[in-house]
Amino acid sequence: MNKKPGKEAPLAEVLLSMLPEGVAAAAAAASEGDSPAVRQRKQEILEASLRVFSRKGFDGSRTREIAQEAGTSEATIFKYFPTKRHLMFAIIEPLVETIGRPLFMRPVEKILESQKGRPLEETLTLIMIDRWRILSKNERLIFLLYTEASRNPELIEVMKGIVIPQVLRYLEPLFAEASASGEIRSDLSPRFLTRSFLFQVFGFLALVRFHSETFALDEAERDITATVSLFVRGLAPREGEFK
Amino acid sequence: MNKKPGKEAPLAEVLLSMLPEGVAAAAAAASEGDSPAVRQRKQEILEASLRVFSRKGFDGSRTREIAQEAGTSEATIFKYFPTKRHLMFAIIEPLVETIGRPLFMRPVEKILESQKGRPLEETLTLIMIDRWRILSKNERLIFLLYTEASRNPELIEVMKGIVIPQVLRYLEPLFAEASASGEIRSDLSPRFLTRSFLFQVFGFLALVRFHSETFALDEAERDITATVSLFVRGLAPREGEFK
DNA sequence: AGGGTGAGTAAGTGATTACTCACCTTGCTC
DNA sequence: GAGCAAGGTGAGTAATCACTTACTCACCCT
Repeated sequence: MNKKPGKEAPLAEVLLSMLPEGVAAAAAAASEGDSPAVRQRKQEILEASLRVFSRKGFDGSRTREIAQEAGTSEATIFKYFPTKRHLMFAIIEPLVETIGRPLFMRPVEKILESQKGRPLEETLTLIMIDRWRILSKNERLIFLLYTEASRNPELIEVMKGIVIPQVLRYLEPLFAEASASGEIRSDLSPRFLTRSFLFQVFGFLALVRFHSETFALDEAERDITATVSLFVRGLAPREGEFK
Repeated sequence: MNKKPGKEAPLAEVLLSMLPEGVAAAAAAASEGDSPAVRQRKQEILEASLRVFSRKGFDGSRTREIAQEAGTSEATIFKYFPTKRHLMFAIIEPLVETIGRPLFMRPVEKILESQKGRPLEETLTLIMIDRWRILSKNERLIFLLYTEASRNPELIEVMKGIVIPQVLRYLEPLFAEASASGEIRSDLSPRFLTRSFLFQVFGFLALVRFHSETFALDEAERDITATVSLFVRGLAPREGEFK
């Protein structure tokens, strides 16, 4: 329908607008009125297609292979998912929804609450470990989203409009506060510090997770601790002593 | 031919082994005995296909579109490149060759030579700016390589076997030396430090370059300087004073 | 027993796609 | 200006793919 969604276009709308015209509404039909048997079959198909999509990408995947992997027939797949595209969005949508809604940031929020007044280093470590766990649990899904988003300007739009602001909203004040209280040097803008921290997190998550053999960790969480420690030490105030 | 290339399999061999059997040899046929006209036509086709491949990925690209983009016919494309696959490897091979050979690391080597005895921070900044420039100049190509590699275990194998060792070979001694000379704290292994620096570089390059609007920089090289500075300050020896 | 229903699929179908082939055009040589 | 070669292509073609159709089967309810 609409090619360029507004900055604040609702997620579902954006996703649906990417589906072939006309059938868009069908995609919204969730699995609410399904029998347990159907629900499970759908689940099997979704899991199979996630495996295949994440191995070969959307365009490189064949519905036949997904059917085989799911232990069913192509016809069954198309009984439940009107098009291959719908199938992919049935996988991706929950993720984007999750990321888009506070739910995804909820753990971070919680950490921030319980960490009020604690040292920055500890808080950042907890956040990074938490993100690491989420990533580990949803590896294939996130990988799929990441690679497909690179082909899909509107998906990027969604990420840009939702994920980043969310992340900034939580992290920037954290740095601003630490900066104001003298816990860290105050000559760098919170925006820069946040970005810098994100670089570190992203680089870590991307390289370790997706090139795990190359960047094999001795032990993930210990290495995260060390990484954050290094980062925070760079932020120590000039003439002060270390905590 | 051989599915699992040995750790040190020559690059070209690996690449060729990924082509359809039999025609492999044809891929090696470079543009050496070509007339200028032909050479230019090939170049146009290669440039067009790089644009299309990097926009839509290999599987999502149509030879028809490449032909249009190159201002020629499909038949002409297939006159010069036996298959679509050959076409992609004609693009990727020079890059991998370049990365694989010292050529890619040459600038780093040069920096290291001319920087002997200079502060670590300065050296790392120069390296990171240099990598940034290379990336900027070859954005589409590297993006293509990165996304296609994620679908292609053997390409990953190549990168893992060649790029990483190269990088480690140059960076690790740098950190080891700085560590030994007391320029930076000595309680962290060079391997960890190198990895940490790479995380920073990779996170920076990936996010800024490929999500440029989101992570818009005020000015790239100034931000790199600040990023490295932050990193190095985290490495300062415990009780010493800052340089 | 038999009719109705929900779940599943074998066997297509039309569209698309990578790739081919027979032929055209242009410009050069003699 | 005939002959030729090099460069280029329109019009296919066989294969493949997403998607459909027309059917079967198992199980329930009465």
